[in-house]
Amino acid sequence: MLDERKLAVLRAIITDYVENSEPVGSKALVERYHLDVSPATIRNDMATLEEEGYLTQPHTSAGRIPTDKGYRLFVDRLATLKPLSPAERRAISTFLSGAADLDDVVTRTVRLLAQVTQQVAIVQYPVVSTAVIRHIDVIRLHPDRALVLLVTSTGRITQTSVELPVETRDDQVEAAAVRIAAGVRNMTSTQAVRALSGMAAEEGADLVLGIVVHALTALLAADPTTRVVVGGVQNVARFGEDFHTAMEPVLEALEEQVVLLRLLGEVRDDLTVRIGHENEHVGLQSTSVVASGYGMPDDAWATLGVVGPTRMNYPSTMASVRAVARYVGRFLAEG
Amino acid sequence: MLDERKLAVLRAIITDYVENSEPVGSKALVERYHLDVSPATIRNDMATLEEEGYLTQPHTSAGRIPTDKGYRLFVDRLATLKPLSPAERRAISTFLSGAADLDDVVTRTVRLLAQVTQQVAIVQYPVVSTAVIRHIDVIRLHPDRALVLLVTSTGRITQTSVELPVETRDDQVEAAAVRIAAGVRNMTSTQAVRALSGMAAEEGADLVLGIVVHALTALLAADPTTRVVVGGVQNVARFGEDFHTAMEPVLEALEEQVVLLRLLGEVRDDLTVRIGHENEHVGLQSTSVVASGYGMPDDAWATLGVVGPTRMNYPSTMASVRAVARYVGRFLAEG
DNA sequence: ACTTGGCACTCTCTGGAGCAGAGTGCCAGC
DNA sequence: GCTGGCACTCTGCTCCAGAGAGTGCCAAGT
Repeated sequence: MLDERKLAVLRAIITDYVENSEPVGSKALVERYHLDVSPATIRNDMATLEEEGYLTQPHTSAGRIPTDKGYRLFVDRLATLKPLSPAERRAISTFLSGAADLDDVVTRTVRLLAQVTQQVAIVQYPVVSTAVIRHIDVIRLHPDRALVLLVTSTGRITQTSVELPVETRDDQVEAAAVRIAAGVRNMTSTQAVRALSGMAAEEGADLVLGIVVHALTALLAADPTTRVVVGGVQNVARFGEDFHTAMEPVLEALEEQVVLLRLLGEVRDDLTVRIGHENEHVGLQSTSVVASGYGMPDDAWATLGVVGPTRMNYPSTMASVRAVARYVGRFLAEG
Repeated sequence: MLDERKLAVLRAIITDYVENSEPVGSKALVERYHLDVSPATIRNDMATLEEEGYLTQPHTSAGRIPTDKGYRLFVDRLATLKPLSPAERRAISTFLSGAADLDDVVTRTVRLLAQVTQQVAIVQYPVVSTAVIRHIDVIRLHPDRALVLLVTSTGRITQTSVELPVETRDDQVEAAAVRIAAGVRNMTSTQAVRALSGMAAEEGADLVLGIVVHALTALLAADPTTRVVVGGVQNVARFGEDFHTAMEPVLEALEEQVVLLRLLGEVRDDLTVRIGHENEHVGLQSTSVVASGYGMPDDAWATLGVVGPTRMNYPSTMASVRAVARYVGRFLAEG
């Protein structure tokens, strides 16, 4: 069905269309990509490719443009990642060096990614599954409110506020905090949840202890719904002229943490590309998502990626995303 | 120079232009706003208004559109805030009720504001100047790294990580934390900075103490550069057809915390409007900013506002921003 | 069985002409 | 100081024609 040459034609069309954003015709194709056959031959190939659903024409007697399926084939079988230039490599490593804490790493990464790909970058905070509990605190803010604080070995802080009976004495709070802290220190979150449930049932457990245990359990159980940070939103303005209509839903989607988490949540592989309608979220069906996991498996594993127009330069975007993911992973492993 | 009728004409032109986004001519104006004079008279008035710089024409023999100066006059002298509908009031109060902590309040507020104004909302975290220090913690994460944590009475948590000599013993860290905590508890940030500087110079101050004191001082001194949260970015897509060119710089500006802080930093009054070129940031000179302080003076004071097209409905936007600011302020005062 | 050149056909795009409509500026008169 | 009238200007729409790019198909060549 699809011989070598037809694939070459598809590759050439995609390359050309990505570069010029204009439908590609048979004659121009032969000229620009010295395929050693006549335009008529190419036309036949194009007709086949269109029949198979890899190409489409905006209107009769216009050139062809790739369909989502065409891009898919391209990404799966035709694209060779474009290696990064030394300048880009340098930019990546200097951009990251000097990052102080996890927040800083994530912030820098999202900027970096947006800059090198000229698209919208999204970076998920690492989910640290082997992180252990380093610290627990209960801080009384008002007579009837306290802050429950949880710090893990990776420096991630989560908190929640609880209501206390006004008559609670400070030493009760203190005692509860000390007791719980001793009970769960250096445990992983799953271990800790078990320990906490035991603690609440124990002898001598008072109301305050119960309240705090409850709050902590909630904090721990809460999906490691790690936040997602977005950057380079200004780049949607550059996605293309024809993109203006589809812009609003995209911006909307980018603001929804839930959408972004789901988007990144499905990424498991080294490098995942989701093209146009392959995206579940309707607002993003005119975009493509290139994402990759980063960090260390089972340690600080998370996902990052970019959102761009379907008509994007896949080889270069994919290479950039992968490179950034690797650099950041290495950086996290060292720090 | 500007008699009653000329002002009425300006008001009518702005009203009409805001509604229809089209240059408005003398005839249409007389018809739609039953000004009891002839179009010719209006034309004379328009000519005067244009001479004075309140109006301009996109091209000869087209209708007039307001200039930034025209909007300014309108906002200062002609606009009467449009009272909110009961539905809107209800929306505001239900939207906020049920907010758990400060984070939640801010997140909800930004969504709310974006929704009621259909523009881009920005909300600054309250700067709590009378907040006192409630808690300090030093948590060792690795042999050579520790997390320094600062919690204020308002529940704001700031943190930084410090490097420790590997040979530091845990009890040294503990001792430093306890000593510092005792020394600064219930102090405002300015008091604390003074106390800390004394502490470092004291007898018996060791290296670890010095490191922690240094980190804390930095945390405290750091401008209460409270974060700014942005929402409703998708609304820029609706700012108008002609806006597309100016969109990228706007999106860019909205991503820069520094820009936003400066933008909101200049707001001191109850309600501030900054129109077009009145904005310092060039990227925002095709937009108007309506902002207001909220919270309690000298307690949890901060700023919120919206960014919209110059051609916005000022009376309604201003009313909405003020209403939201007041509701949130009241909500904070209660909680 | 592919490939190719040729040919008729389709569709968009561009530019110019013509015309209607909206709006202006100015002036003389009330 | 307001008004009606008038000439003028500019945009926007429509129509038309021609150029250009591209296609599909067919018959002939290798």
